[in-house]
Amino acid sequence: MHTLSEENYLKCIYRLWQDKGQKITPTAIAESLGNNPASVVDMIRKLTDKQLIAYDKKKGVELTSQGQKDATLIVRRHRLWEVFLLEKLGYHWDEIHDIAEELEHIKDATLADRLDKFLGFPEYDPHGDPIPKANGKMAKRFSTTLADVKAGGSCRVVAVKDTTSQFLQYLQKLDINIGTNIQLIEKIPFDNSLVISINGAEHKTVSQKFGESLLIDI
Amino acid sequence: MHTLSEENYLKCIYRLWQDKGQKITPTAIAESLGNNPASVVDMIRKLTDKQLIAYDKKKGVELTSQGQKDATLIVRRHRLWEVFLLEKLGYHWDEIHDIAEELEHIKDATLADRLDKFLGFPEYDPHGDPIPKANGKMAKRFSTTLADVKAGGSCRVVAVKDTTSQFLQYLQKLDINIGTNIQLIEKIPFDNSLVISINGAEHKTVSQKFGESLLIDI
DNA sequence: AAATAAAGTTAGTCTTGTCTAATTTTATTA
DNA sequence: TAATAAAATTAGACAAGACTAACTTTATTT
Repeated sequence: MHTLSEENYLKCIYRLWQDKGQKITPTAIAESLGNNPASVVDMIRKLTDKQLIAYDKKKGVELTSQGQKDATLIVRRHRLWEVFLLEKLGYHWDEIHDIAEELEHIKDATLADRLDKFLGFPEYDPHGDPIPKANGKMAKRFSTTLADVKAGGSCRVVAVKDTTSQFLQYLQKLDINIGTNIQLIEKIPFDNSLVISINGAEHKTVSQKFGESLLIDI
Repeated sequence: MHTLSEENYLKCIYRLWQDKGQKITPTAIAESLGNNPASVVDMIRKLTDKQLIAYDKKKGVELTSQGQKDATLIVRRHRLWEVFLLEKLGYHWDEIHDIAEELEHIKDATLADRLDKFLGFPEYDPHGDPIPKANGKMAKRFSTTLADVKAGGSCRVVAVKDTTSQFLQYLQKLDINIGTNIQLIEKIPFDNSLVISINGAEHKTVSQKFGESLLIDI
């Protein structure tokens, strides 16, 4: 299989490809990984030799079908482990990413499928990203946010859009978790602030930015 | 923390120390890891600098108290993951070791403790080895084997002493797992073969060597 | 279109962890 | 105890994956 570095590059390229569908340049990869562009050029050569990517100055970096397959599997493992860490081991949202970043590289042919089954074949990870199925297919990303809810409506938190620890710790403080019910009491027209009630508790006000970062199911 | 290699050396030294309590030489470590003695000498220097071991030509390699602590934690993680893989993901005995070998290096301050709790604080791993507690303490290894059972007696399989895939696959074939009940029907004096009944099924004959490899609880 | 800025690339270096080959030290045996 | 074998060590090399510095190519701006 691939080395740890190779897998990280693959995953990065996959993410850039999903995010924007734009041309993927060595510089973009370097920035995304926090590496030097020169190092990226080395790895591009290596991954090209392994037929996982194709690189053309005009088109930028593209994943081959094998590269897509391999990258999808890494993402699948990452997101499954995130579910495991949150649901089974009781970690908080802001702690799971880094650990899953390590766990995703554990190599075993049946591990992902067994974990998937053990977790009850979850569709989404705690960040609202769909978990690729064993065949590589996956659902669409959650897209409705708290900011889309109409005043008077209520909803259930399913995931977060922003995964910075600042946001996740703020959620912690507000006692908002996956499954938490939120009622939208009022929208302040001035700045689109949201007055909400968390699990029926007292009213609190949060910003528009906050509302747009919380993925919900109505 | 430590690199993957450092951790593997630590674990190896810990194992050699537990196994025999004899002088641990560079050559012994090299053989155990399948490495070149020259490489071992390099790593001995590195671990000595990190104050994890002490090396004296007369006394051989010894773990410092910090080294013992760190090694114990790695062993704890390894054994806990083995329990997880077997009990939760349905792997077989002969598959879990190699995967746990990777999982044991996942670095997170609370992971082992959370996993321990999730698994219900198991005392032993599927190979009968005691799982070190968070404080470093651990129970004694299981020591009664099927060969110690008297004719007419019955027992419950708790672990295996031999972890070669040949043995583990043989168990598989005989449908023997952890918790399986075995009655000892007869001991053949000629070669100490054992006539047994597995979960009350028809009689089967196994060798003395087999009996000595199966750890049981009476 | 020339000047300048940005992106991409090459060459060479460093660290980690391994190796081989050669040498030194320690143990064993005739 | 001298000769020989085994173990330990040193020196030097190599691959992976990162880096810096310098150079080239491509884009942008005036």
